[in-house]
Amino acid sequence: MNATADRILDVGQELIQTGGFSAMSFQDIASEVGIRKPSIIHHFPTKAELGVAIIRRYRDTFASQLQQISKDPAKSSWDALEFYFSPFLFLASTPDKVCLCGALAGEIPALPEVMRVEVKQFIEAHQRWLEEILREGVELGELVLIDSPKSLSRVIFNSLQGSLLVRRSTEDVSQLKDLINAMRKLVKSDSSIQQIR
Amino acid sequence: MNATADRILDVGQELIQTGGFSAMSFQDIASEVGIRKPSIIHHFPTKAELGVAIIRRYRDTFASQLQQISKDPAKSSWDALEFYFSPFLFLASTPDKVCLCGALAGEIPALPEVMRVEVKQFIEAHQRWLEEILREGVELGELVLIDSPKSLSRVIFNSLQGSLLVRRSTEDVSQLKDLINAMRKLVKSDSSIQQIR
DNA sequence: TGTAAACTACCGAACGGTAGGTAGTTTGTC
DNA sequence: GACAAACTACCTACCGTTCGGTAGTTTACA
Repeated sequence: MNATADRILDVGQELIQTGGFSAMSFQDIASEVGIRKPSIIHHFPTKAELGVAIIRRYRDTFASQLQQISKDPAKSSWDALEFYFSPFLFLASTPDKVCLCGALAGEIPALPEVMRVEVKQFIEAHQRWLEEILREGVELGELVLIDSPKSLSRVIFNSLQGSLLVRRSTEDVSQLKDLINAMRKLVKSDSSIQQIR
Repeated sequence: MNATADRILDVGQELIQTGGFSAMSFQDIASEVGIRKPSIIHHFPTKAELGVAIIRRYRDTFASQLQQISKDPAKSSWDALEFYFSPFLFLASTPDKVCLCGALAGEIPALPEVMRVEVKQFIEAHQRWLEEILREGVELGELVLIDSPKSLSRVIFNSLQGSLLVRRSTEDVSQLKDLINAMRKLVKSDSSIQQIR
């Protein structure tokens, strides 16, 4: 139904992930979608509202996928963690793209206030979820951590974000995959490994 | 001597670290320094050249501090690592500022080509140096690592960069200090700690 | 069922503002 | 007098946004 609005969101998100929100212009989106600039404003009255719509759609999609896997009794904490890594592993094959929240976090000062609020909530949700996976894994005896769930969830989240950003300038494509492997070492499912206090 | 040029570089760097290169304008710098816009262009003909000058000055300063500490026989690898963390600990008390290379890495696609080259070299130098501290620490028996020097240096560098970026939106000021503590746990100077293979 | 009102999707043209950058001129100091 | 440093004035390009208007579809009601 809202085919045009969806395409605008698709193209907009792609442009944010490759070039950032500030660099994304209505003109760029219009050219890609095949309509004129004011037609975008018909669907999304301001650039800020378009930005908010893109974030909300992404977050909602992610949240529902999240729900699905955490409610599945056949999935372990390790599976959940691997699921958390999967979008980043996918990004590892698209050298010039970063994840949406990382791209937006990188230009927080230049963002309209409404978007800053949205980005903050988005990042906090990500961190909470990862922390919960780790905490539950420890409680169930499925995971052995090198550090506290809270501290380790920050390390993993921050290094994933940092890696995506840094990778774009170093053009070292293997770095992201290496990093995820390193993260797996910090979270052991093999309980024979000695835990560091 | 070049008092004005230096002030332009100072203000420019400050603006990049707080708002990014794209958001920084000649007008902003001029207002802060107390001169007119074309006077900046007199010292730095293009915005790209100003950007390159800022990066080069930062890198050269950092490199010489780096030389000093690594040549001092009284300093251990652990001291060198703490020195590496020190600028980040300083940034921990300035909530809206990120480090220069992180700010620039975040907007690589929007940067002029000459600056992209400079940023790439800057980041690679940082990573190489950190890796060298760790490698030397292991060889001297001063450090016990949770992972290989190369892999761990990436984890530390990426998570520091990511943390600065993320922190600006979450406004969680303690997160950076927590992270550095977590990093210290991944690199142990206490050899009684069991090393994970 | 006919028809007028309302709505949706889109368009061309233009506005106010800001960006980086240029040309030419004045000022201050060896 | 030479020259660097600073100035005023101006340019082009592009940004998000607004305006006025055009089709085509849907809705409301006599």
